[in-house]
Amino acid sequence: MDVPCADCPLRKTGAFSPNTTEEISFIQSFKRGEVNIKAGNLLVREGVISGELYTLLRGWAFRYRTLGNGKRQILNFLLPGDFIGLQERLGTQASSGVEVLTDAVFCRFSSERLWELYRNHPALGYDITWIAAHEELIVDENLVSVGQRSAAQRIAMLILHLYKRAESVGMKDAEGAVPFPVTQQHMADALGLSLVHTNKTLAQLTRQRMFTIRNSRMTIGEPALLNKLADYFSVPLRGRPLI
Amino acid sequence: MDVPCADCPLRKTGAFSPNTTEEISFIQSFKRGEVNIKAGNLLVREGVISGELYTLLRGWAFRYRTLGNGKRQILNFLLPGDFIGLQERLGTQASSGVEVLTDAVFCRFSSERLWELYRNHPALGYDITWIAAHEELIVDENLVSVGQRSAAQRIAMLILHLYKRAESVGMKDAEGAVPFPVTQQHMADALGLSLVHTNKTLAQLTRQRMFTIRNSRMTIGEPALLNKLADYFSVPLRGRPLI
DNA sequence: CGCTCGGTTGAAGGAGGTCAACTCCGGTGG
DNA sequence: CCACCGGAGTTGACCTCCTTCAACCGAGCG
Repeated sequence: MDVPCADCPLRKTGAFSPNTTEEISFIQSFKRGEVNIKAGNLLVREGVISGELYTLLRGWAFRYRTLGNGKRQILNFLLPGDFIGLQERLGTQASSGVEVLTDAVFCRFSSERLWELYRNHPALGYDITWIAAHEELIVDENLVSVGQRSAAQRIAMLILHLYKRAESVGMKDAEGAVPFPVTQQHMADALGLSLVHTNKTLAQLTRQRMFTIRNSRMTIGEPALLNKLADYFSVPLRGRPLI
Repeated sequence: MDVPCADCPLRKTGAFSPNTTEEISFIQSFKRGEVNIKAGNLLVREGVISGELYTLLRGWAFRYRTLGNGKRQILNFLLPGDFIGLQERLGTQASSGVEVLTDAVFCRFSSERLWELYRNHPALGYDITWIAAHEELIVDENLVSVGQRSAAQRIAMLILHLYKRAESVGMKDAEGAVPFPVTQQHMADALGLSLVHTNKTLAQLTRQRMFTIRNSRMTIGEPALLNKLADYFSVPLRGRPLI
């Protein structure tokens, strides 16, 4: 029923660093089944003690945090291959929630065996550290956007970043379009903007043909212009670890 | 000359989780001397390939990132015990710079022996992952502030957070004051606000006796009010690992 | 003694927020 | 088959929080 790790479709994208067959068989034994979540539902609720670890196998999701006044900040978007559950100390309250944008499948891992992973497979332990560090990098980038960029720049940045990430896991089709299940409300919550202003700025950029969003798919029209607008110099993200 | 890890003053604060004497002696061998930086200078320059790892032993610093237009975002403030160098893959360009607020001392670690750490001391590897995850948590919190809170709330949040962190590493004196070497420009850069507006909002809050900043020291006047204003429910940060 | 750095204050303008109404579209159920 | 509904997107008017520009103060220091 479940996808065997040895046949993991994500590894075939070439976006991830290879592992030995021994490591993969440990990962397989570490895996405790798959979790299916329907679009719009939660994988992790804020403030709940869970201590579960997941890898997003298929679909899109996002990690967020809500304030007392009801405002929500999306911390980052999750694409296939992203690891979830390192944000808090295991066994404490989840500081952020995870909600799913499309129907999604997660691989669930046994947090009790995490210690065994570190003990018997130090290379995988190293990988997990690397994953945590890499995720911080993404949040760093978002913080720079929200703190210092104008609305148009933030949107340009988000579009570019998501396009690149989707492309890297093999989501680009023959026409150069990638799936884009993100509503304007999600963009607003991620960028610290109001929905209305997000809409108006978005409209301006699409009028300039910088990119197109239609039927939950996105294409980039003017990559150079968009990069310049966003003031963004991307580093290629290849060869990151996958658990 | 250098402080021996077995006598590390940070461990005496009780803010960090204990290690076995064997682990501490490995950390000692992992340590490659101390680095002294004068107030206002850089430990790490943005974009430079270094691959060094550090722990801040004494003083204050901050991690930041600069945009093409010269604007700067402070990503987080660094206090004693904070680990530096996980933000990028070892041996690649530093994505963020580290600048020092006060004269500071860092323990430098050998990145070549990091692999040995994971192999021979899995518990320390686990700790490093935990440190990376914890640091992401702090950046998350900053992102929530900058994205969703008003200027007054952001300042309240920053004050509370820094006070709590300084207190946790034993910096509080008999009068309840902690060092506060942060200028208004630094606060502005961390909170995504202009200097002028930071100043005016700060003045309003101090007029309400919420806190006092004088001679680079800070005291909190109304913790309850401040907490309510910031919409911030702090979790106690004790028992985090120290390398 | 003058310079620089950090902090303070006032005035004016703009980027973005809020409120409100309307469209479009895909269900879903009579 | 059509009516109804809710979610997403669009647009206009108004307002405000915050930025920008500019000037000034005080303290430390070469």
